[in-house]
Amino acid sequence: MATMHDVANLAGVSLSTVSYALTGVRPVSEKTRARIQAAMDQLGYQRNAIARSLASRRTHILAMLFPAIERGLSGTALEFVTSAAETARERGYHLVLWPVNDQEGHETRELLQQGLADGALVMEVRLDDPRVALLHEVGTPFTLIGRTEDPDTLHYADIDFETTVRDALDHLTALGHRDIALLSHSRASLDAGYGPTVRVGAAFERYMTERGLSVVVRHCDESADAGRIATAGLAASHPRVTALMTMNDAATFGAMAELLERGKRIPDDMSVLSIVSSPRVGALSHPRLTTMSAPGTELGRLGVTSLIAQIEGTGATALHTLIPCRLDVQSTTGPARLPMNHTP
Amino acid sequence: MATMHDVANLAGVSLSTVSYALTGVRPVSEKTRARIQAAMDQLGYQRNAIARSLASRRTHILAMLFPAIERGLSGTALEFVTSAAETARERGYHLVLWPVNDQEGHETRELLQQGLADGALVMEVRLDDPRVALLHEVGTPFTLIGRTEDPDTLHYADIDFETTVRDALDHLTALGHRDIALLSHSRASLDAGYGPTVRVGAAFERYMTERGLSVVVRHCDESADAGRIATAGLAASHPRVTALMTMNDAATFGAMAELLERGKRIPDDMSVLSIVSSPRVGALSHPRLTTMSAPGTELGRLGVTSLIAQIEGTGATALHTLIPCRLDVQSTTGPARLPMNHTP
DNA sequence: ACGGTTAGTCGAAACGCTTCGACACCATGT
DNA sequence: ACATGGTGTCGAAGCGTTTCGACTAACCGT
Repeated sequence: MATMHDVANLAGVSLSTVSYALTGVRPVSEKTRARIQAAMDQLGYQRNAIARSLASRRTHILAMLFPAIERGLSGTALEFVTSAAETARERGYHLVLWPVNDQEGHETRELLQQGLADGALVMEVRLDDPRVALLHEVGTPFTLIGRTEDPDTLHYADIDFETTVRDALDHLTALGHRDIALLSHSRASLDAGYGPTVRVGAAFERYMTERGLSVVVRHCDESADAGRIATAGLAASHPRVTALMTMNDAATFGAMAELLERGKRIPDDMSVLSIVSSPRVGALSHPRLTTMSAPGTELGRLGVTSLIAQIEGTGATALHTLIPCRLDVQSTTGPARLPMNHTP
Repeated sequence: MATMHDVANLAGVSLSTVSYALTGVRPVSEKTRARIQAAMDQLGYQRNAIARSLASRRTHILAMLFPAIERGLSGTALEFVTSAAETARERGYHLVLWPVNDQEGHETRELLQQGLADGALVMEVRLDDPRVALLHEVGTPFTLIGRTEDPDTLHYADIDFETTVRDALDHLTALGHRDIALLSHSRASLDAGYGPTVRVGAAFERYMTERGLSVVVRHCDESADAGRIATAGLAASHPRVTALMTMNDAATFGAMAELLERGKRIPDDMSVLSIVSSPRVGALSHPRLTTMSAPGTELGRLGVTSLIAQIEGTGATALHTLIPCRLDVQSTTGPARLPMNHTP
């Protein structure tokens, strides 16, 4: 591999001039610039990324922190990851995956202190996420994909769960539904303070109450079986429910299977609206699921962009962006079945 | 951040001794090793990864090459990616994502020649994949996840499609099925020489012919709708078919929906076996899909392990591993409906 | 008592770049 | 004619490691 030294020699200029020609930090005359370019072409020169990093104290590497164990990443996460990696590359950065699950943060700290990454993208954020303190302490710029409880001083991009839930309920109530149940993530995720579970639960409660409707929530694990069981329980305890709002892909499929098996027609007897999902997942079911699709691609792009802005010290304004899911109406939501007597 | 220099001063030894204590390349007495350790603890010292890379000409970074555009990564791919990233970390390596889609390979070459990565993991391999030549030329060690047409001289881990198809057919024929159709990936992927499509097609043809059965293959895009259309066509042209072997998750769901809509019972009237899939995906349907699940985790682990072995020059034997998918019998495969007259 | 190892340590030279200070040069405006 | 200021270039000092050659002291067999 040719080095900058070789290029300088061949072009008959000093090493630093080549560097300036490349970085543009200081002006270089058109003439010498051309000679340098010719030399680089001839040698097939590429700047050594590592040496560059060492000298400039910028690695152009972004780390993506995700707790790997917790049920692996979902389908949305994949979209997010590829979008983040792509955006990074477009901007001349690299995205490295750090699937770390140490509660104490020892491993994460070591990784950060090795100085490999210029910044971090934090996934699967909890309301009281300990990684925030860690990152502050180490001094690594970071952007959350998600939010802590009080994220005003932080940079984050997250799903606007409040709006998503409201839009979802608008859709359902416009169809005449009044008895709506929420099928959410596991209770464990709620207890752990996992953002989506907590926020959707709160928003659901709030908007249902505002509309004078009663709040029915079921938590269940990420499996079709758990979804079936939860749905069966719901049918027994709340037979009046005409619409299911779900945030749990696997459970949603289980729920639909259970409903069909019980002879319920979808959407005639029961509407199903899956939020924080994606049309791609929705297309897998029959009838095709009405979904509110998560903005994974946008979040990936935004997160990386904001992180780079922090690192480079440009774009002084902090990222505080919430993006709601988009409603994609398909075949599992329809008018509520004729109203029965509404006395309790 | 403390440097090795600081540690050396505090411990009262030379810089190189600290380095030797850390790398173990040369012996260091127990006494000074202890002093160095104490100094490091006191300073909270962490070796700078970049300086290390520059001096040792080893970045401990592995690049994962995947063509981003092509329908994004599938669910199996996610498993693979996280497994690869985890394995890398366990071994002290980092996995960086390079979603590159340039046919000419200019971008890939530039990336490689920057010297950031010690090696590459190549995904979505085609039978005549041009990246192989590129990697050879650049001199970067690499391992394929997949195989080219003639991969004997290369390192690879791939799904054993031949065995997978054979096992799948064993399962189906044991249930009495003789009229079996294959619903595969898109024709475009076949034309592009995408490994799975080509190999599964060939194996299907071979094993069906061996058993004296007629070969029916349908290619369709990665969508439920395409799956429905293909299934409708199949019903018209080959009404005798009693079993569908599919390799296309989205299309499989579409196919099942279409079958149900036509009043077919699954598996009574039609068995469905989804290969190169996963139980997690299978659990989404009702009835629950019988699948042959792809060994994503194993492939990730193997690929990274082999790549590291190449880089470090250990483990002289090349990786030539094929892993078949595992059969997970659920509810969409069952005995063939009573045999009709088998004359053509 | 003597060359030959070996364990343990040091200083200095890379690794391939960025960046700083200095300097020469030429065009200004006065 | 002269300071002023921008352009364009150079040499050298880092960046924080690894690694090489060299040296010392202790230990071995004879």
